[in-house]
Amino acid sequence: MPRSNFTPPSIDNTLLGFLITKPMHGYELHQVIQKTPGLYRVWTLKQALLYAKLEKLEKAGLIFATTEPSPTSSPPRKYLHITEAGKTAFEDWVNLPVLKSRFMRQEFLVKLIIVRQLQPDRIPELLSKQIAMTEQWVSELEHELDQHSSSDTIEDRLVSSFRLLQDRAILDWLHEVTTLLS
Amino acid sequence: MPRSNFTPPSIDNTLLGFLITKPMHGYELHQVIQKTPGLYRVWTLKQALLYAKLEKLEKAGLIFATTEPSPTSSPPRKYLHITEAGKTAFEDWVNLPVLKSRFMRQEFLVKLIIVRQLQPDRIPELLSKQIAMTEQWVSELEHELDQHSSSDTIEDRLVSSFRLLQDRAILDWLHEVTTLLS
DNA sequence: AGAATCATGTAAGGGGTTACATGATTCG
DNA sequence: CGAATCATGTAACCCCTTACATGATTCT
Repeated sequence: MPRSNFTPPSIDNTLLGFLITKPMHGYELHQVIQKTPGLYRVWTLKQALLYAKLEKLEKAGLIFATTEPSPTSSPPRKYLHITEAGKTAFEDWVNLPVLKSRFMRQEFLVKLIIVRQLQPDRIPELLSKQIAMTEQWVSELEHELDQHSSSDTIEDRLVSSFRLLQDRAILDWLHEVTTLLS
Repeated sequence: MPRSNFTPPSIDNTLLGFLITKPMHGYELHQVIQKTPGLYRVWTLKQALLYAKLEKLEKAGLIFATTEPSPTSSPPRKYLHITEAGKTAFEDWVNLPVLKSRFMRQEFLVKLIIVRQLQPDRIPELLSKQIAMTEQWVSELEHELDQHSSSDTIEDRLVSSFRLLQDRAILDWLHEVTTLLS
């Protein structure tokens, strides 16, 4: 089956989020993102990737560009502006809890850092949604492990219990974050 | 800095591991891997990737191929044989504990499943090495969180505590596995 | 005078996926 | 007779990284 709905990775949404606050050119965006506290612990934005992403976001209609001569007469600056579609895409990203596979790739950390930087009042809702989602993962895995049928191999159970412990750790951490940030 | 030592991903080593037991052709290898209990929970091997990987392993001198006419007169079978270099590469993979970044991508689960299938007597050593490594991650993070300097942001601390809880969960799980498999 | 900063990118490659091609054989 | 299995791949794409190109300006 093909992926039904393409969900752009967190990096795209980070770019969109920053462009909501104001239009910027690529170099500026890069600097701003590099300076965002904590983000470098999760990933660093490579400039080659930045420019590639911006092209794709433009083709996708999520941003558009206006060119202005640079004051230092370096190559002219390309200012990137967000479109309505771009704003919607970012909204969707913030509103939907992070999927498990992406959580493991630390996408929630990125989201937390970006949203705290740009729209801190939305943090509580973000946390409560993610907690609800994680509680569901935990209960599904508990159920899976409870009724381990005799057809299950030991390997299957090891995989399940690995995931259960991981998810419980996530849940603990989410509660810790909720306390810390309120 | 370039990556000093290229470490092939777990999929390459899975292929090598199975070829140590006996030479096989691609299709056969694919079936055997698909049938390995528990592995499908972590990843499934796509045949397009399989053939691409085999070419690369051959170019790297880790395997070599001999062609034999197929009994059904489908395209002739390419039997893949492991070389000494290939055996060494697999050994190295088994002997070195999984790095943290790869652990999160579940590489240890793959390793555990493959080694248990192919060389089960090596499981205890594999576990104890990984436990030692994980204990080190945990103590480094504890140290980091203990002396959180005033220059640290809240985001930095959230990232650290996320990782600490994850690593502690891994450690618990490794102990659980040790009990279960002995 | 040489190095860093400003600002745009290109090229090549590593990791992977999805979808399709080919042509014989065996199963229902 | 048509579908699944056998057995090899190709082509196009996605996500991301490393390394390099260019040409002006400002810092040391």
